[in-house]
Amino acid sequence: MRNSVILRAMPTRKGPANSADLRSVARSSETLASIFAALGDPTRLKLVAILCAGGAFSIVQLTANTEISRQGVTKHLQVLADAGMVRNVKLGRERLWQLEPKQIEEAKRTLEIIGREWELALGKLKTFAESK
Amino acid sequence: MRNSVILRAMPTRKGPANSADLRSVARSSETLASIFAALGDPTRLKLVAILCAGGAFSIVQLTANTEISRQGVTKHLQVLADAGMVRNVKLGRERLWQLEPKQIEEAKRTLEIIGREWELALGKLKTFAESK
DNA sequence: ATATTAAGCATCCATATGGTTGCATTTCAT
DNA sequence: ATGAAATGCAACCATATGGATGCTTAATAT
Repeated sequence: MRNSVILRAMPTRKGPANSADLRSVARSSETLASIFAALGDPTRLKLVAILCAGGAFSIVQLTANTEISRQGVTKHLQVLADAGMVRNVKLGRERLWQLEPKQIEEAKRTLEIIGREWELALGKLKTFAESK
Repeated sequence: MRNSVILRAMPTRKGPANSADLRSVARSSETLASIFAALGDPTRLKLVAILCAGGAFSIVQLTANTEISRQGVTKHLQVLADAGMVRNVKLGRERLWQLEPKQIEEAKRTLEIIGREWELALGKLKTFAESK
């Protein structure tokens, strides 16, 4: 044996991982990545957390909870909107923002799938280490 | 009543949402955001998916599954490593990469929390809409 | 001993991102 | 009618990001 380490190389394989669920995740990897990217900023994460309370908030209200300018918040909201995670309605002179339930549900489902796959991966790693 | 729409403004409130779990998420928002950001790129998502199979792969092997250069892959792996999601071991002339079980487990747990919170938010939205 | 293979290092490039500021526009309250 | 409030629009700026390329170094195989 060339190496007595737990880590060892696997044969090169084309294509993605061999689980159907994981493949379905990979198929929409662009969309999924955009969702993760949307959450990949502290300010945006905070905005989402606030909106998670279930309400509809105006830009000034949301700005009050951050350290940045109103325009900065607007930009972040736009990013979230582009990822389809949030929607808005103009009401008089203010624009109210809330979570987009459908997309959020979709994202949550995907995260669950990934969670399950990770579980699977961890299981394999464990038996791998134990069988050493 | 000023507006007969489902959407309506909530009173401005300082501080984050009022759930203990969600607060705990917000507390580590920097770390959490870095995890999401790490997953927020199609190539990186693909790398993670491959590593989810549970193996340890060299850079050339990982590169074979992407469209970009070896150096590009190296950079992406570094991003994942910075987020603590992946680790590597130098083995002879190659460097093998695999998922970091601890961090992955942590990330998964956080995603579950967010999932639960979203559920909660959706519930509120529903009763909100129905009570109209 | 030497060619080959795997990876590292440094540089460069274009574009995206996160943020600001200043000014215009729309709506509301008095 | 007019001033204040909430946004919108556009430009600007610094830095981060995703990517390539060229050359060097370290291990391996023959």
